[in-house]
Amino acid sequence: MNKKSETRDVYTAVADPTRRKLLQLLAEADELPLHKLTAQFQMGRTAVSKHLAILKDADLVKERKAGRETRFRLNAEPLKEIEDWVSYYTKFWNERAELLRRLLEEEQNET
Amino acid sequence: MNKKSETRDVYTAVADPTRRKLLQLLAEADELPLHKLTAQFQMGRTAVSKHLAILKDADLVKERKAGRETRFRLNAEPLKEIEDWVSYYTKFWNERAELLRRLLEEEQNET
DNA sequence: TTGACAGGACACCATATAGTGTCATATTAT
DNA sequence: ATAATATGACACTATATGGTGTCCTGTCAA
Repeated sequence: MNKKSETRDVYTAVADPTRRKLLQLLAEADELPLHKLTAQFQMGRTAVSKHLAILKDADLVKERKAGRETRFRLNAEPLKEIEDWVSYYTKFWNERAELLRRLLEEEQNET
Repeated sequence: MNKKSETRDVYTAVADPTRRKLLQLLAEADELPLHKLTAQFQMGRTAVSKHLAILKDADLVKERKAGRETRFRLNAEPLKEIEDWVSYYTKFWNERAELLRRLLEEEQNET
C-alpha cells in the first residue's frame, strides 16, 4: 500500500478518519490488540490492519507480539511536526494564541 | 475530484505537500493569482488549479476575480480544527506543553 | 483590432487508496 | 489431541487522486 516503508508522511497518515479514531482509541487504552481495535469499526480485520500498518510507517504506533495477538501502542511524538506546522497559522486567526505559541517555543528550546 | 463540493475535510486538504506549500505562499503574500502560484511549482496550471479547488472546498482559501486573473487569499481559520485535534496529543510528549495548552483554551473561552 | 495572456472546462491516464475474501500458521483453551 | 482464536500474507476490486493536454472564452495591451 506504500512503496517505501521508511517513515511515511505523518500528514497523510492522519488524513483518514479511521486512522484518527485508531489513534484516539490507543490514546485512551495504552495498549490494544488488533481484534479489540477491529471491534470498534464496521470494516473487516484486514482493513484495520492496513490502517495500522500505515500508522506504523509514520511511526505513530508501535507494535509488539504477545502470544497470538499483536498489541499496538500509541507513539504521539511524530505529531509534533503537525503541531509545529499548524502553530504558524494560528496568528492568522488569533493574536493572543500567537503570543502563547512563542512562549511554548521558548519553553521547548530550554528543554 | 470530489463528490460533494460542500466543506471538504481539512485534514485531507492539508495532507498534500503541494497544498501546504500553496497555503504558505498565500500566508506570505496576502493575495496571488493562479499564474503566479503556478510559477512556484513544476507541475502545470491545471494541476495547481485543482489543488486550489480542493483548498477552496475546505474553505482554506477564498478566490476573487480581478480582470482576467483569479486571485487567491488564505483563510486559515479552518486549521483551528487541526490545532484543537493535535493539542490533545501534546500531553503525550510534553507535560509542560499540556499546561500551556490549557491556558490557551481558557484564553479562547474568554473571547 | 489583433495578439497575447489568464484561466475555466473537459477528456484522459497511471497509480494510490481503502476496502473485500481466502488460505495458511502460530497460539491458547478444552 | 482438537478446536477455536488471532493474525499475517495474498490476490483482487472499485474508486479517488494527482497529474497531463487541448480547446474555448474573456480581458488587456500595442
